[in-house]
Amino acid sequence: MGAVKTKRMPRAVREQQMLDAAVRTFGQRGYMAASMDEIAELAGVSKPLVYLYLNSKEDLFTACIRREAAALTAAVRAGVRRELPADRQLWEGLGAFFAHTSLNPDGWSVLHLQARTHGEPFASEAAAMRAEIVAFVTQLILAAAREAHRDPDFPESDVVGLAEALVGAAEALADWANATPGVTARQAAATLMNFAWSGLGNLMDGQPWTPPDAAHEASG
Amino acid sequence: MGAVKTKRMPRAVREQQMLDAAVRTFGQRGYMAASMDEIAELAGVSKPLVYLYLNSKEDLFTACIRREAAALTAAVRAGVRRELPADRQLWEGLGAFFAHTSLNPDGWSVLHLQARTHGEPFASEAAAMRAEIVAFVTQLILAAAREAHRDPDFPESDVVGLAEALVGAAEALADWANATPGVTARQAAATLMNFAWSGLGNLMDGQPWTPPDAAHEASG
Amino acid sequence: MGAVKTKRMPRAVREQQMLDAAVRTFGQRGYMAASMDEIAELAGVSKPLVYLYLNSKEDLFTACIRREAAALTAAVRAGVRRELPADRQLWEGLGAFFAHTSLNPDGWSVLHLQARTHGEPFASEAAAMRAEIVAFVTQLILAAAREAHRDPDFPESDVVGLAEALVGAAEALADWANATPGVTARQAAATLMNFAWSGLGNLMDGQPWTPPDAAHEASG
Amino acid sequence: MGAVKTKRMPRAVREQQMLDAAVRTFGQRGYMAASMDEIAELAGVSKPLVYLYLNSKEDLFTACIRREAAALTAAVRAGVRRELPADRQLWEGLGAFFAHTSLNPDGWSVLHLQARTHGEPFASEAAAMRAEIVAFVTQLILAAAREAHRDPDFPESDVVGLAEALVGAAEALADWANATPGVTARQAAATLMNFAWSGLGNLMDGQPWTPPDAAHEASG
DNA sequence: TATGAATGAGAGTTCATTCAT
DNA sequence: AATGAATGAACTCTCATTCAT
Repeated sequence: MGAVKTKRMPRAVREQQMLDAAVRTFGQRGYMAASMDEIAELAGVSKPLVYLYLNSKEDLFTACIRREAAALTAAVRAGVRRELPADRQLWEGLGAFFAHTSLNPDGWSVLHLQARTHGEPFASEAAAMRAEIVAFVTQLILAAAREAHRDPDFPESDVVGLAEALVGAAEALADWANATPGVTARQAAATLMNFAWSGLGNLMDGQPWTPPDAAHEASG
Repeated sequence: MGAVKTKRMPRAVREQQMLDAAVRTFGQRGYMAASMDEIAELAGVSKPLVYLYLNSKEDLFTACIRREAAALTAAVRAGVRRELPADRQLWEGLGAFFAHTSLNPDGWSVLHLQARTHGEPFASEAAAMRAEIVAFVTQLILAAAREAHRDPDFPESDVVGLAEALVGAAEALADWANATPGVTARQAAATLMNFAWSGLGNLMDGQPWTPPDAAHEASG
Repeated sequence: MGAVKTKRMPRAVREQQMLDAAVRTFGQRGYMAASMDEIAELAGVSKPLVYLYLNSKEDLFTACIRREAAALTAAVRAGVRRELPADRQLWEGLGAFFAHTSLNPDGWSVLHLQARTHGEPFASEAAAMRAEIVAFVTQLILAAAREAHRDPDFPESDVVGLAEALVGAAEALADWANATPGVTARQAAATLMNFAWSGLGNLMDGQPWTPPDAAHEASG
Repeated sequence: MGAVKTKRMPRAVREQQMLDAAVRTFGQRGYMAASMDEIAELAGVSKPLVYLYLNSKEDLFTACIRREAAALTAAVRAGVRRELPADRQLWEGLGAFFAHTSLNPDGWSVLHLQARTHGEPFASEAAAMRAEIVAFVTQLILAAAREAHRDPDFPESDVVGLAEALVGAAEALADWANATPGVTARQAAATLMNFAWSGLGNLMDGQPWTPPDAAHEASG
């Protein structure tokens, strides 16, 4: 079951093996249901060695979150060419995002499900990474407005709401693509671009969807 | 701390007290970290009574999920007038959704976080409710197409992707609204309508955002 | 080995059984070497019940210290008639002390050895009891001075030193009597009265302090 | 924190460094709470080297006890001039004893607390040293009797009891002096001489044993 | 002479669950 | 309808100790 027992590895290598095993176990079993015993066995080492190197279950989980968060943001960053127009940047970023989450489902589960579900200090770690992405998307939206020669008349706090919505949609589609056979990363990205850009495009043109006002609603 | 100890209640009432306590505890502590001891104390009864009525921790959690799922879908359904046009239905549904999640944060946490995080059989329970909502949204999108006298030329599976994205965006905005003071349910709904409908509106008009083809991309 | 398994005892009774087992185990094995498993088995219950009632190893040990300290000081107090002259009070107190320590060697080990050896919060608990005894002895010495119509010309802090010495001598003789077959509590008390009251200098002059014989005591 | 890492020391030197670290750690943490890790780090060497030289935790602790016992008895012996009368020998011995224990609190804790608390084979090691001191005191008492031209009419076993009491008093005063700021070794010795030699009875009559003043002592 | 890498064994603690009334 | 008494099983974490170099 576990990894082949290769003896006497240098510490740095062993640590990565342990993190690999931990991400897999946390991602599949969940943080609380994962036992240090199982992680150690999957890593091919004894439990005390895990504690010697990673200190505690909390620290181990935190290390997993950080590693996976760094890997995800790095993948997105590496996939985006900043010299392109905003919509092209978003397209590339989404493609990189869906590609990464589909290749690293356990890491994605750690970041998106486990870290957010089990309170502090984990939630904050995951929230930090998410905030980074939301900020990036926010900048893209503002850039798109500039490119369309529009000084957006809505306040930046509204833009954050839009970015939150877009990121949330991406997260949901990542789960959906992972769970639905036959949906590729590219298709997920295309669906989300259709949904988000055609919508945002209209917004940029100053034609938001208008809510019915309350008075009208009451009489309607 | 816990409920006042009132003795000899009829079973149905006691069960609701227990479910109240359980939803609160599961929502705040998480499924695994919540202890039957704490739930029983918060419900104001002894532990054996919880087992007598709800059978096991799994069954108790499942009962929570079902109750909260039913409550959420009922709230949304009750908030929507089916005779209205699709966009107005969506607006009303989102308003009801955000109102409910902001008034029931523990129930929302149970459904959106806890149930999805702790494997079977809970994930399926939550997925069933979510599928219902996604189906409703899918129907709304198709209805909107018909209202615009468009026979959508994209397959229904694509529509499901759009619905998934919309629902994901709604979930994220619910979390965001709950976590951000000063964001009301109505504002969240307006933000999402802007994002989703202006976008979907464009789609309905046959003007999707077009991905650059790969050959072109390599040369660009 | 362990106590007979008597089932379904009221909590108060079980707690005493647990404390009995704990004092015995801590006294013989030492605080750290004693395992909760062993204590539970000796008490005839399962480990979780020990934790349910006594909370933790620390709390259990603290409870032992308190119980044994209370028992020891109560025994000494009960053995002393306050209306007697100081030397007679000391004689009675020492008799009661040595009798108690010889009948409760495990409790004495807990108080004198284990509690002092394993840091806070245990040391303070034991020190509190010891301070009480030192204070009692200090009062006896001052009373003796008054009885001899002497206003002692040395400061009270010096008296505390003398009391410390006397208590230390008593502690050592308790260990010695417990370890040396054939040395009774009464003999230990007589030795210490000789040492402490008459003083070695007087002993050399052939004037030992004379214990009142038992017959006389009964009538007095 | 730990010792400076100087490499390639001769074995004898390294062993002393280890024993220094071990005495300090055992004295402060206690035998069981002290970890070989901490001792090795404090000694500035790796754990396997400690095992290579000292063999096991038990052997290491035994070596500590022996070294500290030898140091204490040597200090007392070196402080006593055998040609003096018995009371002066006692005075000098106590002075040396209190001086040593106050300068070596960790060693004293190892001998007086730790070694006695953790069973065999440690208790026996400490008991051997203590027996030596008790024997020395016993001889002093008998010598005092001879000097007073008294053939003590009580059996030698009684004398042993007196010696035990005196040693116990000294031990307690050593702890007391270490724990009470402002009490010097000389004061502790004076208090004990008063207590032990003149006797409380004599003290009441205003005839304390008088320590020879320092000037006289230097010339004598 | 000296150490980085590694572990078997066991500790304290917690929890879902049941029995007897 | 309701509970005080009780536990099997599992968990995180630590430590003395050894191997291979």
